Amino acid sequence: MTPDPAAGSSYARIYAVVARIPRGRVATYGQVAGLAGIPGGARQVGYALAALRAGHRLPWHRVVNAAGAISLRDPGAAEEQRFRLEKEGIGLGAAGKVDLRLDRWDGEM
DNA sequence: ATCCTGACTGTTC
DNA sequence: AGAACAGCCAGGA
Repeated sequence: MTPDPAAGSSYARIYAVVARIPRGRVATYGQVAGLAGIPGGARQVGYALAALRAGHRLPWHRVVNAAGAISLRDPGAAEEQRFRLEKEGIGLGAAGKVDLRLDRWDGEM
């Protein structure tokens, strides 16, 4: 039974949540998973984002891991994400980590 | 239908 | 504080 008939696939829900992340704010994979209706599906979020193709308009760069750091496998993409975050006013610490206490999206607009 | 892989997370040593 | 282990879900071959 589909828990959410409005969604064609889990990816759609994940993308929808990511698209809802306000500019200048970040969310963790687990957080996005929870909002997407997939608690514990943090991996799924990352997997869904990894499946993104060129031409998408999702602020994927606003999604970081529980440590507030970029968890991308591709160092090039990670660098780009960091650049985009700084561009939005999200300062990354010397360790390249976001201060979730301040920039974490509360799940609301 | 089965197996493998993967942008993760929380707990424990 | 850093590293290791197990649990978790979904899609592709």
